Amino acid sequence: MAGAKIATRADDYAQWYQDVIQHADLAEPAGVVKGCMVVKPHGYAIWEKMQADLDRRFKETGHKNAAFPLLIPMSFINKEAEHVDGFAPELAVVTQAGGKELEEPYCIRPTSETIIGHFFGKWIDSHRDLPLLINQWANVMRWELRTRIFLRTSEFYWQEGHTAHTTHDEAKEEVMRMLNVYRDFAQDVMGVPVVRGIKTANERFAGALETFTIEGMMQDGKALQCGTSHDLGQNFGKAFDVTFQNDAGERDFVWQTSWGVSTRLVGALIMTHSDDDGLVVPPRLAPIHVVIVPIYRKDEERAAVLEAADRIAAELRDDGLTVEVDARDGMKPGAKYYEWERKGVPVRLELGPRDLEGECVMAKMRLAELDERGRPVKEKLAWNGLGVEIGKRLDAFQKQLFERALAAREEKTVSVDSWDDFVSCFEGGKSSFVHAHWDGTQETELAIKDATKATIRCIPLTGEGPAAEPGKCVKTGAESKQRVLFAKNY
RNA sequence: CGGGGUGUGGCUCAGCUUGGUAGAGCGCUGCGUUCGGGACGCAGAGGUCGGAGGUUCGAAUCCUCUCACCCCGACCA
Repeated sequence: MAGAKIATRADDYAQWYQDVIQHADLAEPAGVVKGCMVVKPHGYAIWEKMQADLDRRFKETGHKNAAFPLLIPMSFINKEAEHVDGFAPELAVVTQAGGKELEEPYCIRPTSETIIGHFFGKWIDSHRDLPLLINQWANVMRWELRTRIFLRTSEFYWQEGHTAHTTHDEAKEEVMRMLNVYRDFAQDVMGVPVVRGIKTANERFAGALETFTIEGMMQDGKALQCGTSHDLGQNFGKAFDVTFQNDAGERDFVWQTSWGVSTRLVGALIMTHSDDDGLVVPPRLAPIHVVIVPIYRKDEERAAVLEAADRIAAELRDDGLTVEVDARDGMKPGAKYYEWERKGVPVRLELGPRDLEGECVMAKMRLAELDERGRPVKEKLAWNGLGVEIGKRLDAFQKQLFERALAAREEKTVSVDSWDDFVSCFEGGKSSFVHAHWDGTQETELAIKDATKATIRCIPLTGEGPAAEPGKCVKTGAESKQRVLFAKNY
């Protein structure tokens, strides 16, 4: 079809964001807030649906929500050596409060491992207190050198799960459990196919033993880290003296995990599915499933059409759909079509005098094919059983989006064995998913990045890439046990 | 911090080279006609030209300084 409407440059994405986000313009008078974001109502509605779905999954896996302080004493950050190295450069720090200099500065949380570790230390005493499974919905701040709208704003909203366990094995199970929750959410709800894998030491969370990731591919072939799940080992337990007495009466440090996804997911959603006509939002996340556009000329038509539109809307709502009737006067139907399409509403229903006679509506899907005259294909649906019919189409649409994104990713995924082939995959601003052998050293990893701007997005888990087989490093020719996933990333 | 670019009405920008009454499109307000894929007419509101200093009879335009934003790189959910 006219699936030609796929944007390929990152710059194009900015236009898709206009209904959901803007960079805060706080330049006057101080100009201190750089790259902060304002999430507009339509964008926030998508985020709320994401939150609701994820939160349900967290509860189903035994987690409870809690809230911790926004301000973290600097001394907390300093307690875990790698953590402070990783985060110190990007902290926003509060040095004054109540008109006085503070004895000890606070930073605005960049993530909450430290302060939650502090409280875990107070809450945990016995193995009977474990596992402790906590999640926090919060905003955090990281003063990045460079911000990118939606993908790397200095302030962002997220959830961060923090858990403590009696054994490393149990913690590792939790790490995988939550990674899989993220994978299922990304694929089943967002329609975004992801690769699960392990981060290299270079890309690991500051203070973690191991970082697991789900990596998505955007339409330009670049990778986006969509979620992470960390095995923290006993690092934070030791830093914050979080100990418990085991059933043998001995004291031991807890084994911790943390995992998070952020409003970046809204960016991932948009950059995966949207086209030049605007947003494309999968039904399971669409704030509005159906918009009804009434069509009329005369006043008596208007009254009859609006009455029918409201009645149909009410019936569809009874079927569990979110419905908007666009009764705005002084705007032609065509203008309304474009507006709702830009907002990514999956289904549009046109309702006019002709439909009243036939007791039907004209339905159009967001990604409708075009007919031979270049007009979108519309479908006549009867009022009777309309909710069920629309439900079927929404289910199909949800599936279609995932399959379309998966096909796009497959098309841009290759296995490469020579350095020349590898380089050509990333020439001229191009990117794709490249499975190649790597000798396992950080020197080679960095040399490849210098040469191509491509980085190791992850070492894919079994089944997430080509079958594991030994080979020679694409850069150095040294021995390699398995291929790893290279791509440019956001 | 390095390299490039841009600051003019709510938005997108023209005007600057070669100084001379502040402009356009979109949007907004009012009235009327329209309404099955982005309507039109008429009337109207809205601007410290990023800021400071300088040159000049006269600066959006030339000069100096400064601030902010955007893009590319280093850093990263």
